Amino acid sequence: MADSVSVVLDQWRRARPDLDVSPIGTVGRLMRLSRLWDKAIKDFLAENGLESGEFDVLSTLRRSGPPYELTAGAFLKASLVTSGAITLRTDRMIAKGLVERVRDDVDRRVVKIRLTEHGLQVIDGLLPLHLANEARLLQGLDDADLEHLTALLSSLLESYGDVAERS
Amino acid sequence: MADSVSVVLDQWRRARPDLDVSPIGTVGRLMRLSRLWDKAIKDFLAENGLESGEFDVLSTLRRSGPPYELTAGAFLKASLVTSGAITLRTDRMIAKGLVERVRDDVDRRVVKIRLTEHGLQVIDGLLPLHLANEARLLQGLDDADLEHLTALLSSLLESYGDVAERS
DNA sequence: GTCAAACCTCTTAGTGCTCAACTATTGCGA
DNA sequence: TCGCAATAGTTGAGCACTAAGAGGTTTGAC
Repeated sequence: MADSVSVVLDQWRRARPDLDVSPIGTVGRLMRLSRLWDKAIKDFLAENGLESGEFDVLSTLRRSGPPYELTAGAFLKASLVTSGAITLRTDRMIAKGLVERVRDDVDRRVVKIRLTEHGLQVIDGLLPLHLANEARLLQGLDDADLEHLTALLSSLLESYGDVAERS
Repeated sequence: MADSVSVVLDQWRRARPDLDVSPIGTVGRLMRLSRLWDKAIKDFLAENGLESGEFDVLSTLRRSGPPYELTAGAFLKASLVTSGAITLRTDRMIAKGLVERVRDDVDRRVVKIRLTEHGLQVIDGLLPLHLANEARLLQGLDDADLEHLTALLSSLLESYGDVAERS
């Protein structure tokens, strides 16, 4: 048995034997897995009435601890999306009663996004289910392999410059 | 030094010490890396006047070998997008002169998408640069680690049911 | 104290995608 | 042979996002 990317590699080796296509074996597999997982996570969240960008916002606020509020700018660094997307997400989430906008009194350019009581309940209720869902995605590997995989991914992230903020 | 996901994990362990958030360490890292790489690949392709979905179509056709034509349905399985997206991509690529639509004579419901001479030149010219770009993304790991990573990703894909077509 | 530069968020226009309904064609079963 | 479900692809409405830039606010140099 072989995964679907192995077929792609075989085809390339036949069509362009002059090229070293091995990077596709790694990058292609990682990105394909990511897309499959992304879909699985989106489906799971949709069943629970949430869109994945919204879940990201709730998670980020929840794990920041009380008072569960962060500036819009903080979401930009965390989420790899543009500021316009954050504005739109926030609008939608306010309509759902999950968060609220609070203008900062000290620096009045800044807008803080704060978890509402309802938002807190939603994320706390959903989180265990979400984690179980992610654990299911990883079923194929045993603990030692998972640990190794995580370490390799971490190395790649660091080499890419995706390092922790000095705080 | 630590990657940005390690901060997320620390925050969760403080905010919800009752939960095992370790799946986020793996799934989160893989998906974050995928998003970063996706952006890098999109930027590279955009510099060369191509959108990433278009590049996928060109690649799939090129590696299928002469006569460089596939049905629209074949792209669905390969690309994880809906049929509507294939229709739209094809429209755009015809406008750019990269591919052409050919109605199948045997089964007239079927539409084949065929690489034009121009499309063939574009993909053959771009492919070595694209591979170099992907190789750059993998710089952080040595050959042994890369091989190991690829094997782990392959296992996950198989466990997820993303296996090669019986052909 | 003033003004320009930098900063933070929101707005607008445009893009590529999904979902569901639709058209056209094929093939199976009575 | 006819009827109808299944199949292949297209269409149209709607959505989340990006890119570029505007509006309002703060900061720092003089």
